[in-house]
Amino acid sequence: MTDKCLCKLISAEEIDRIIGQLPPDDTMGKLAEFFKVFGDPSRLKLLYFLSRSELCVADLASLAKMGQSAVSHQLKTLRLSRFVKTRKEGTVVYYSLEDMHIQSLFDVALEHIGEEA
Amino acid sequence: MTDKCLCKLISAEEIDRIIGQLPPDDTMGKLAEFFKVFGDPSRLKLLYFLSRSELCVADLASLAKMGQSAVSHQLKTLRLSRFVKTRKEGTVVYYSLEDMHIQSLFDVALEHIGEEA
DNA sequence: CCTATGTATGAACATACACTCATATAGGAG
DNA sequence: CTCCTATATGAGTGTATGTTCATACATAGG
Repeated sequence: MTDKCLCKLISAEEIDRIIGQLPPDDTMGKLAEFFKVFGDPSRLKLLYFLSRSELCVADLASLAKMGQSAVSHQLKTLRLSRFVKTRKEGTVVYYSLEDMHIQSLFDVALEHIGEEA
Repeated sequence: MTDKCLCKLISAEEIDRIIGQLPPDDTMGKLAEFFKVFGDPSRLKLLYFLSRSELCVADLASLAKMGQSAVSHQLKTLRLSRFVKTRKEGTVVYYSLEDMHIQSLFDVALEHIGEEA
């Protein structure tokens, strides 16, 4: 009922090979955390805007039509994941992208959903 | 308090340019749905195993150390997102990857988290 | 100092989601 | 048909997460 089958279209050695090559368990966890950051429309919008220009929190809130607090919370997530960096000028905090891979990720995703933009 | 600032380090025309280039709103939603699928360690493991070999549900459950029902639920998600396809042979259902971009996504992600595997 | 503005943070709430359990469906064997 | 196995599905539950609201923190100006 649970896992008695092991149909094993693949051989036992193949099973071993697959399990052996399995990345350490916490790598999958980190990978999931990575993708989870992109799994929210608000964060995607913020990243999109930042891919066009360095922007302060209020500007991002205005562009994304979100509350200041919501933006700040999401920016914290993006900061902790090392996707954005900050530059402070008086009381204003300017955010910009820190990771250059983001665009290529978007390209692959857009191709999959069939909306080459 | 909310969006009175508009510091506009960027010019008004720049604002227009950015907003004008914003992909249609539901595109961001679809993008988020796309990445959300990868935002779970269990689904990542299943995709990893399937990247090595075509496998049936019971085999996947055994390899990923998950219950049969949990695997089936997650496979449904992967099916609906068009990341895997099925082949039926008697009562056994074999799953395999349908999207070839997955590996490149993993590569970018691994590079970001600094664990080139 | 005191006030105003920009940003960050914590609590509360609502929703989303991943799992388990029980059960339904499908197909092969007898 | 009846039983058994493989998979799918629905309800229920606990946890995670995104937003709002209120408030704290930081800095510039008077």
